[in-house]
Amino acid sequence: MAEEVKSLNFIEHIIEEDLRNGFDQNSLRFRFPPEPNGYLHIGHASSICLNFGLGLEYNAPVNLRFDDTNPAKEEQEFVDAIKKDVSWLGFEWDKECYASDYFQQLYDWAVYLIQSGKAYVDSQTSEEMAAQKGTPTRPGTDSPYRNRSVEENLDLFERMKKGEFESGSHVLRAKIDMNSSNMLMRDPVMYRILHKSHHRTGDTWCIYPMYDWTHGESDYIEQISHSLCTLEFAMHRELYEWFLEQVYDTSQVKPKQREFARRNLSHTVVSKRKLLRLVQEKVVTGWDDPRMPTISGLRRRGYTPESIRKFADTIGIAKRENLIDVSLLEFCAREDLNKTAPRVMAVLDPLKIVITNYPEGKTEYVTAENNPEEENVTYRELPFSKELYIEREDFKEEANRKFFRLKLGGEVRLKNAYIIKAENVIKDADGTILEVHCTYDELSKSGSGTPESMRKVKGTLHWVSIPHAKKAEIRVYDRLFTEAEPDGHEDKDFLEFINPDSLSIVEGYIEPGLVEAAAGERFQFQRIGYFCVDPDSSKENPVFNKTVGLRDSWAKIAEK
RNA sequence: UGGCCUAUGGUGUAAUUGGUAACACAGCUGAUUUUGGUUCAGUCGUUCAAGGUUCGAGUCCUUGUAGGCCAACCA
Repeated sequence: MAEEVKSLNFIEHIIEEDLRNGFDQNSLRFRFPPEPNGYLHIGHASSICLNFGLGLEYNAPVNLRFDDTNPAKEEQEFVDAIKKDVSWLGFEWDKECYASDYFQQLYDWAVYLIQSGKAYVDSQTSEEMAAQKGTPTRPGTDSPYRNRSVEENLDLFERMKKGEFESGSHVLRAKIDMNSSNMLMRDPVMYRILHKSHHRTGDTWCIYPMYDWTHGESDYIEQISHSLCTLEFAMHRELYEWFLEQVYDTSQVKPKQREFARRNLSHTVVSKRKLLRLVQEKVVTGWDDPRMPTISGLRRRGYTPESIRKFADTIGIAKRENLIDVSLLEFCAREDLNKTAPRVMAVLDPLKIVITNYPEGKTEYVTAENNPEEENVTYRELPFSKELYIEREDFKEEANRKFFRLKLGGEVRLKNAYIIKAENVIKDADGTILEVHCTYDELSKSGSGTPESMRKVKGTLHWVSIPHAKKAEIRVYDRLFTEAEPDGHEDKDFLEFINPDSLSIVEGYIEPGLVEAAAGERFQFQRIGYFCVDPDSSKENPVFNKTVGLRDSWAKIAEK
């Protein structure tokens, strides 16, 4: 077999070039740096797969680092959820790190910067500083405090740390260049006073370092070789490097920041802020609502880690804007589930069938394949009887030749059982069909080997036996938004495009063995789609979530 | 009156670094099928524009055009 030439993404090209230029492969090290202020979503999954994938590819360690520099927003709850999600995706981190572990080192370095005349305490309001900042096309002006003496700065900064000042009264700023074309270089804030206790450091600190000051130095402390982030940080790179330059020791690895485009998924939103709104405004039931593009939502929906990793791998990584069609994600789910999900029968919209020539009160068992994709196919027994449910849409009194299902006078195979023929219908006063009376061919039983059992009939239907079937709550999910890019309208709020039919709850009937299934177990309801047992489920009240429907070429024909 | 980034089929991503533009999804045909599933075969369709360098340009140069990002004591 010819070895497939693996194409590299632009990050891998950069790493390969570094290696060619003499960078030691053993010094390669990556990190995934979430802020614990929300739940991880499919966009993060892409970043996780990138960083941990690189670790696997180059046999390099990958740290999980919580960027926890803002106690106003961050909580332990999110730390726990993030760890769970990363593990569930199937990745192992080398070290579990926290930016807050570096607060002392960061403080010491800040003191060093003050001593070197590279940082100063500013005592203006944020409004005053904003006014001096200028605009992208107009340079800024110096703060009146810019030239405080080193001694005064040191004294003030220490007193900031000791808690002598109110929140917001002073900040520590890097002294760089108020005329820079890069706004971030116009004396960025390094520390702010925040009298707020931190989920890990408690009340030890009341000054907290800003992202730019923290991130690069944390990468340096951990000796991260390649620090990958999203495109909006591209302008931060110059500052990242400036900060690094102040403390860098040439015997150490100097981390390199590179930026990639965040992945956007159609028919949803991928932004923590917007997802938070969906939760707060109760559009969904929580962060793990199966309609959410969060990792926890996808998990509850029935997506497998494999399918998400495959998806991330397939969409790749680049620098241009993108909107990935959700149908690709759905394809990845089906591809994986097709191989692994046991086939079962469930009827979501029941229509009663009575087999008039079948003995009253008789129960017999038919044999069903668990999964035709299995290497060694296994089987189970299913009860069959005179009265059955089939799917309402599988019967029509009259239909054309393209309708391969049951119609009056027509024959159809009941999956794993007999061939039946529809003889007449019973309707109520409104004309709604209550029952379809059929006859069956006793010799046509599946697997019996008779010539009758080998007969080809055009359609095969799934069914359940009414006396044996169990009721189940089936939560049928659809796309959360009707628009491909709900947040792509400048004049309209994304919530205007919520799909009113994103969830419909139906009472269906499942084959009896299914009540034993445990939360998280995934199945294919034959001819319908993939479903998974919800955590709300119990043996008495089974609950299934629809992950994704089967490909439905009939729906396309029916449309025409 | 700025700076940075990006432009390849409908979508996403590649192209051995200047040498036949390909892979996946989506779409469309057909075959197989006791799931209108799966599988298999086939098919449609691509380098933002204009110049330039070169035997040869998606790739290099110039000039445009379009889109994104940058003025939080957020990350």
